[in-house]
Amino acid sequence: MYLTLLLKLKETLAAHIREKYGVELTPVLERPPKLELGEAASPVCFELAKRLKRAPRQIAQEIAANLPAIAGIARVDVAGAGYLNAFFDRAAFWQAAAHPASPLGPASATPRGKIIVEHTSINPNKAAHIGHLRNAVLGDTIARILRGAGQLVQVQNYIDNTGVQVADVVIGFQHMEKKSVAEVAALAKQPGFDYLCWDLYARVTQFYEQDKARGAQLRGATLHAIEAGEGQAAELGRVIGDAIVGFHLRTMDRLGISYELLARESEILHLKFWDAAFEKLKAANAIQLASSGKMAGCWIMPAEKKPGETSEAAPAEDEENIQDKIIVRSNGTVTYVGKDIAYQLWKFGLLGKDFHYKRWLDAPATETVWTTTSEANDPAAPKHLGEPAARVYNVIDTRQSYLQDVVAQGLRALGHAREAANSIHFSYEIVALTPRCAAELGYELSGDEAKKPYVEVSGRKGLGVKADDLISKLEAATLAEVRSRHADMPELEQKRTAHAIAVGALRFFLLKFTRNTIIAFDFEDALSFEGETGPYCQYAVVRIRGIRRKGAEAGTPNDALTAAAAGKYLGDADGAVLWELLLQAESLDYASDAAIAAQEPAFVSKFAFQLAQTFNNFYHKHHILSEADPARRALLLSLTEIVERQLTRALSLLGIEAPERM
RNA sequence: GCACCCGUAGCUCAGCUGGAUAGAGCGCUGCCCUCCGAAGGCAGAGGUCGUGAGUUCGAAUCUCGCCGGGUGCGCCA
Repeated sequence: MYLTLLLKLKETLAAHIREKYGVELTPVLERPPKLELGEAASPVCFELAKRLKRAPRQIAQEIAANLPAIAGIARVDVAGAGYLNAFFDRAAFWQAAAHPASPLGPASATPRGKIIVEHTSINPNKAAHIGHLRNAVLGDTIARILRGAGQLVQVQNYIDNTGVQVADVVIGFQHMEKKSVAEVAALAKQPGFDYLCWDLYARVTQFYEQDKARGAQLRGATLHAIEAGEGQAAELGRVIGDAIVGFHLRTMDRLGISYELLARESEILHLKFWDAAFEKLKAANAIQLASSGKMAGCWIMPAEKKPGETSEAAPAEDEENIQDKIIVRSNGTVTYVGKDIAYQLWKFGLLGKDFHYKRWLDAPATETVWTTTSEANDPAAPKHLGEPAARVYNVIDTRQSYLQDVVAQGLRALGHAREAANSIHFSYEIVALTPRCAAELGYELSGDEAKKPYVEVSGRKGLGVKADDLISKLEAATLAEVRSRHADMPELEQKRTAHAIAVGALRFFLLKFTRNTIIAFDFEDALSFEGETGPYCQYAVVRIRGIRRKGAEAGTPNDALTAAAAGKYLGDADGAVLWELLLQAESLDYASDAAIAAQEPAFVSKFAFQLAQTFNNFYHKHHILSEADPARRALLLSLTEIVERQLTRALSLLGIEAPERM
């Protein structure tokens, strides 16, 4: 509603200015500092003043007087030095909000092709940690927001099941633990297997340090065997990788995160995706075989020339051109980036190849998960699994920016500029630990580390907060709280409620920061349920539900209220709080739109918090159920219903559920 | 060396397509539950928006320099 009005105002202003003044511009709209100044304002006359060489206020008065009427906007005034301030028709606004055409809100946009969101993508060799959670929660949330805006989204989880990280754990089992495939397979069925691998992985790192030469040799041989898919090491790799993926899916399921497709590196290898990409790159002359210098024998992708840069400015022969990126090593093996280019080409349907698909059986009971396979294609697999995407979000931390740029560069070199532009590196800063938190985990800080504001999580060192530990800790804390508040609640409901609050706290904590903010993780902050938190937002919904339960018991009529009466109350001197609340609640679409445009899910969490805050303020000022005036009481109830709908919607975009009681 | 990110209240962070008195949470001080649930509300103290210049009617926001911090640049993934 709010968004629709803004767009109409913007269009009308632009058209009017074009006609009357012959100036083409897109007017900026903003929220005036105070509601008495209107609901939307434009400083467009300052810009016009410059171009027309006239006083801004004079132009503003002219426009205000002659602007065509806009349905839903009562009037446009001039304020300050030349602002145009628009005042909404409050009665009409309430009418539209109270009786939305569709219970899901305004008409959704028509999908503009398939969108792939790839997230999580944890190496399947150990338990997930807090850093992985930020990735998964960000990816899951942007997927929810895009879907909420009517887009068609496929969520993929990339599984690097043939990489060095899996090889490391294979070596741990083979050479340190001396375990057979059967023994590891038996362990992999046990609950704590992902934690066991976590510890083993850290020990393998130490093992390598004792004898670096042997470590490197073992690693190379094991990796080669895994890539070829043959022998005991490969068998172990499969057992470990497949089992750990199952653990990851169950961990993420606890936070309401699911996937449609697991895209695995083993199939990228076995179905020769790279070979196809290699031929295309060579044919397009996007990569070249270096004949001399340090990179002799490698296929390299030359650095893209900046505009204005001539080839003569290139460094001399003897200088190392570090801008060139190696795609194929001199021993003929492909690098990580090369495989990524092939994968990205497939996502856009540009590779000329597709995977085969089958069900992933080790998935949480409520989910249908598909995986790529080089075995026979399951005829039941949906056709859309491998359909080309129009846009791709790769959720990967900011440290991989350079490599993501190289992938986009590869697409451009192949003549796919549009797809390169639609390859979005949805980057985010890392989650680190406060020194205090690291110490709590039993990690000994070096002198330098203790001085820094945070310590980097390291799977290799085994330093990190494990995802399941954190979720369990939160659930224990919320369950204790729920029990103390609701001793009468059935145990099952207590647990469900505690779970919802724990998820709310954790997801909100990871989403309240903008993407490029480093999160210095601390248990105290993450376990907080007060202030700018998920539970604060959930509590506002719970309050509304309490009111509605009591209101229903009292049998309140709710449809006696006319739009005119609502408009009168909303325009009253003391109606400001009510109007503020209504306006804010209805601006969810605006927040969601901005979140998509800026690729920033935090906009939605900010919206949810602010709406909850405004509601709490309203709640304390107006006692709803004891309101004597029946029409006014109906309005207050109507407002709480609107807030409940919008706040619940916002929370669901964040993957947070509001319980009935808490 | 080159590239990118960050520097806003004691702490943690919003605000950055330039716009009307710079916001929130936490912490601190003081109030508010015979009243729809206090996981709450109200009030107060607290800011040279790192720094210097520039562009502009207008700069936390844009440009450049400097200072401080982080990350990336590997025949690892």
